[in-house]
Amino acid sequence: MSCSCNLQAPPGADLSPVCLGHLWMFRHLTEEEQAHLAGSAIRRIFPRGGTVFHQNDLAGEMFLLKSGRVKLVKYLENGSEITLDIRQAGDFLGETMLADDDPYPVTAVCLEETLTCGFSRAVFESIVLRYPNIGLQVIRNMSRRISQLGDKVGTLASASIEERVLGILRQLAEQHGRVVKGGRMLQFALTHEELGFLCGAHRVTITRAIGELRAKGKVSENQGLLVLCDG
Amino acid sequence: MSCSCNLQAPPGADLSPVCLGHLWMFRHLTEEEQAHLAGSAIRRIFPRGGTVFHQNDLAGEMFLLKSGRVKLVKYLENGSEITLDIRQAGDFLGETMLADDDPYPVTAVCLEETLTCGFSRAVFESIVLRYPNIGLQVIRNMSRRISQLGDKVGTLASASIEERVLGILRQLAEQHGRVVKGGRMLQFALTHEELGFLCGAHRVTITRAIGELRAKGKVSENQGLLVLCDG
DNA sequence: TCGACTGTGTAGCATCGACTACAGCGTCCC
DNA sequence: GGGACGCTGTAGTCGATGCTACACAGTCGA
Repeated sequence: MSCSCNLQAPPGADLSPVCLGHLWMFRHLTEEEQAHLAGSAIRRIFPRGGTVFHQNDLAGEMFLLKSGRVKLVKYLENGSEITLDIRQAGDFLGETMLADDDPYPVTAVCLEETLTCGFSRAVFESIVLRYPNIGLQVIRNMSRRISQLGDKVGTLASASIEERVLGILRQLAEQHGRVVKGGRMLQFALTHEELGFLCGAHRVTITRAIGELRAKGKVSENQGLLVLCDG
Repeated sequence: MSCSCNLQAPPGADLSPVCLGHLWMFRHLTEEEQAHLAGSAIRRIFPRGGTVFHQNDLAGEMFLLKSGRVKLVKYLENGSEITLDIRQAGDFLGETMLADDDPYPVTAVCLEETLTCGFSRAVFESIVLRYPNIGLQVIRNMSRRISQLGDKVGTLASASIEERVLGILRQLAEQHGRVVKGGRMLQFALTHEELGFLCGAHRVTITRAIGELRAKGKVSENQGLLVLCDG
């Protein structure tokens, strides 16, 4: 499909080749449906470290990630923070704005330069009403998200730190891993501190746990990237 | 609306007066939409302690709770278990079966006698395709669910046990509480052991934490039911 | 080349919570 | 009444993890 993004983008912006038509979510739509969708999107580029939206901002827009990687961070009352999820091209962002007039429950921070297509709630709802198939795709995506969050709750709630780190790494590998000889390799580097935010644990504890897991042959490292070993 | 459940129910079953038309989710549908929905549902009654579906069962059906209360339990590899959520009349059950051919990720256990309307995936999808408005309602519900699960992850990941218990109680009170003088009261009793499963903590630890919270005036008790105090 | 900075690895102490054990209390059923 | 059972509350031990501090390696830029 041809994408209307280049019409909407500011002159001179370097356009990513990835566009709506390539996203898994819209693969099954007809050309007409895709065109309608693309025509309603507002395209935006965020730099590495940029923020797509802040926790407690009024939530009026949802985003499709067309390229890049974004982490969802929750700041807690007691001053600590936790990373809920890392999302990549093809995923939603801000989907919870569909619920009601609540503010965004998390902050979305770009880990790389990131390209988004945004939709206001009204636009999105009109799209779903007109093309119910898109609604079904969204429902499927959200179903999967709910499953994953359930897994995460299970992992965080009742395991030793070592199991916790392993569980989180498994989930990351499933979402962001690539199959290599002997296991799945994460496609981006994570510092122990970031892993700490993902696991709700202290950085030093992560270092120890990773050391243990490495000694047991459950993870290894390759060019600075973690590999989750099979078995 | 008139409900087709009484036609489908086995003779002699005692029918609950609560039916599709009363569920928040379908309040905004037209009569025709409601009738179509009701006509496609398979009605079922489960006794207290009964199981609607088991973790790892092939997931082919989703359910609407028409009355009763159900807890979602996840059994972990290390032998422990955690309660992910408690659902009541008007909520979904098994919504993750929409994602793909994965099995149910949790077990659904009835805390009371429970009445459900079930839909196969195919029926549900055809309903959404025909009545996109139902799809939107489902999306809104799932959005809210995702927000709640995010809160839960935040609560479980990085708080002391006392904060954790308080956080879980807040969430329960929001979903299942009733406003009373001085706070919100849970509408059903929870043993410390069950709270332990909800918080991922030891029963004894829960007893201590509740004691602390009571001493600080953050919770109190009324006829065996917990009251979350204001402020 | 040097310093600043960031990330990893190690050590030791303090604390929290898991676990076991047991007592007390109420309810239910015989 | 009495016994069985389930739930709450208390005590004490032990191990896991949080936290602070510091050393070392790698990278980047001046």
